[in-house]
Formats: sequence, structure tokens, C-alpha cells
Amino acid sequence: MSDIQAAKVPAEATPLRRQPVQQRSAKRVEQMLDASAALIDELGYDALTTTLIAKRAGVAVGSLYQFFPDKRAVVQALTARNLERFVGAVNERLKQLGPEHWWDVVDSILDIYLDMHRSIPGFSKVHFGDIIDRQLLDETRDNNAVLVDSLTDLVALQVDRPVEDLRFAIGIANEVADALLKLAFRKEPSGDEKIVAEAKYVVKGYLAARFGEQS
Amino acid sequence: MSDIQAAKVPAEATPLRRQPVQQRSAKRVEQMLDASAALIDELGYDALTTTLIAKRAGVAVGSLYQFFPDKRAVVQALTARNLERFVGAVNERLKQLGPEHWWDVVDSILDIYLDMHRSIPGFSKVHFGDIIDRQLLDETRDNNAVLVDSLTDLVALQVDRPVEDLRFAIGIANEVADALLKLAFRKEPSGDEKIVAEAKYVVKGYLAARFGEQS
DNA sequence: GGTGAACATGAAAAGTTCTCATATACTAGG
DNA sequence: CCTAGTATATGAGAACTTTTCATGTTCACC
Repeated sequence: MSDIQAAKVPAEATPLRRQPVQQRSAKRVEQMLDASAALIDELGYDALTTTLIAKRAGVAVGSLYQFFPDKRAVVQALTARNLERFVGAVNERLKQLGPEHWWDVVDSILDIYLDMHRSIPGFSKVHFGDIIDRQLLDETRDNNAVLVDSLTDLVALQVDRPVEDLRFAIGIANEVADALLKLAFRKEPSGDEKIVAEAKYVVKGYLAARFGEQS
Repeated sequence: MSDIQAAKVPAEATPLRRQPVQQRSAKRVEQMLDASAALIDELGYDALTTTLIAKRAGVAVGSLYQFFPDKRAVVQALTARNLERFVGAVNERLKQLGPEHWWDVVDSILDIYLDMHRSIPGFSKVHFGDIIDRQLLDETRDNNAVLVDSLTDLVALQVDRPVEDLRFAIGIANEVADALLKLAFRKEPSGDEKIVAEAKYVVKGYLAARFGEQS
């Protein structure tokens, strides 16, 4: 996938200790995130070490703490970046395609998600915050909620249904797709095709049952 | 839920450094697991500390390492215990009920799962190994696989279908139910009723579509 | 070309995990 | 019921991580 781009997501979603102002430091922060992603990919989350991140990113440990309050925040920022890219790519795709059958919208979105799994280092480990938001930083507002809201806004333009019903169903569908695609990538590093197909089947079946055949 | 009982699950599933032989130490190991569960419930997984576990369990840190190779193994053992209890309770329930419509079997299983969420400390955080098997101890064999195999065996007795098809579908259904119930408990500590209902709806809808109306 | 804010750095303080030498409790055989 | 042999208990401290902070640089702007 090449059209994965960033989108603006509520800024305070990234609780940096200090926002990088100069371009030089912004670049460094990116490097730290890249390093974290690579290391998580290689060693797994809990072998991740601040010293390692710093070394891999080619900076001093102190620099890391210049911007991030703690290790967890680094991973959190990484998930935020992933989320931004995903929402951005979805927006982009939907804009390109114009009004479609929602059937195809589901396919598009899942395909983008698949592409991210395959092309973004560490994505299948970090996802949109499974690790930190749900398990480490428990009561934090769910990253997925941001995603669901975005999708709901997009879909609401094309589907004539009460927004709250849409949001609920999309939330369910999102969770289901999420779980099944993670399963697919757990079974096989490149994503088990049979499970991926089943994921699309389940999601479409659910949405069809809930909303009938609308465009 | 009161009929949650233990079932024997492949023993090596719990990689203890040393199996407690004397009753005294077996009890202590249980205490350590209880302490871990309570602490995870209260503080979250990453605030968990070996020292804390020991203190809460009323033992010395060294005792912990007498049986567990490392901190991760403690949590892993906790998930194994949860899994055993769940499989045991499911077995028990199915034995009691005798042949039912599979519709009711789904309800029963989800209800047991709900009960565990509500009655077992830390269960909604630890689950059957989300934390360690999937994210920390990556390539470990999935705990859910054990569960799915058990369920498949149980269901195969009552449903006339190729076992592999059953296993696949049950695996999908399990993952979906899992994800949605976790969502329900993320939204509300007691489990969001609307989402729970939707979970049952989705799972039944999927299985019905895949297997048609059989008993 | 000088000045204050932003940034970079790494030694060391603070905190965790895990080990190990030592002490104590069981258990089985006699 | 005594004793050797094994299992278990313990906690100080070794090893490793996270995080801080005082100090030195770089940048942006006037």
C-alpha cells in the first residue's frame, strides 16, 4: 500500500512531555518511534527497553525523556501515529472512490487495514493500542473510539440511518474485524487468507443483517 | 456463578520452574496467583511487581522464584488457571444439560464466560492470556487454541459436520465472542448489556449462516 | 553576533527483576 | 520417634531498567 497518509487526529491524543518545535527534534522523535516499532517487531513489546530505543534511534536516552514522559508514552505515540495513518488512508480512499455500495466500502477499509499489517513495521504487534491503551493504560479513552467516530462520520453521509445506530453497529463491526484480522496474522505472518475472507464475510453478514440492503 | 470448576488441561501448559510437591507449597503458589490477580485488577498489568506479588501473598520474593522462572510466567500460570476453570465449567454445564439446540449451547457458554468476568478477580484484564501469550510471549501457542479444541470435541458429538469445518467456525466464533465481550466489559465494568446481547446475536447469526439450522 | 529558549547528553539516582547462600520444614526409612 | 535426604523459605544484594538532572550545544530571532 502506498496511499497511506497521515490525518489530523485530536492533538492531545499524544501526551508528549514537550511538543518538538524545531524540525530537527521532530525528526528525532520520528526516529524514536521508528526504532520502537522495529524493536517491537523484532523482540516483542516486553523486551523493549528505553536504552535500546535510544541506541537504535541513534540518540541519547535523555533525548527520549526530553519528549516522552515514560516508556509507555512512546508506544502510545506509536499507536497514535498508526491510527492517524489509518484514518488518513481511509479518508483518502473514500474520497477517491466516491459513493459506492457500502459492501465495497467494507472491503476497502479491511484492505487498507491489511496493507498496514503488511507494510508498517510492528503494526501487527502494536495495532492501534491494544498493548498500552487496553492493558497497560487501562482507563484511557479507547483509541478505537476515535476510529469508530471517524468511520461513522464518513458513513453517515451515505447511509440514511440514525447516527447512533450507525455508530453502534460500526463499533461492533470494527471490533469483530479487528479481532479476526489479528487472528489471521497470529496464525500466519502474512495473514491467513481463509481467515481474512471469513472476516469480510462475517462483517458484511452482520452489517447486512443489521441494515438490510442499502447503498 | 458457582459451578466454575477446574478441568485438567495439558500439564506442560504451565511452565513452572518446579512443580510444588508438598501441599503447603501448592497452597502458596495459589496464593501468589490470587495476589497477582488482585493486583492486576487493582493496578493494571504493568504496575505489577514481583515484590508486590510476594508482599500481597505474604511470602518472600525468593519463594516466587522458587516456582516461577520469571514474572511473565506468573501471569501465564494465572491465565492457565482461568482457562482450566472455564473449560471445566463448560464441560460441567454441557454434561448437565444433555443434548440441546446448539443455540442454547452458545448462550450457555457465553453466560459462563460472563460469569467469569464478573466473579473472578482480574479476569477481565488477564482473560485467557491476551496479555502474555499474544503480546508479551508472542510465538507461544495460543491459549485459545486449547479452548477451541475442547469446544470442538464437545460440539462434534452433537453436530454432524466435518470436524475441521467445526473447528474453523468455532475458532472464528470464539474470537468474535471474545472480542465483543471484552468490548462490553471495557465500556462498563459490569458488562454493557446491549453489547453482550449483540455478541450473542452476532455469534448465533454467524454459526446459523455457516451451519444452517441443525440441532 | 548576542541572547534566551529549545534541545542533546550521559552519569548517576531510583526502582525492578532475579539469584543464591543459608536456614527451616517435610517425608520416608529404619 | 530419629535421621538422612529432599523440598521449601528467605532476603540481602547482584544485575539490569527506567528516569532524572546538571551541564553543554544548537537554533531562531532581533
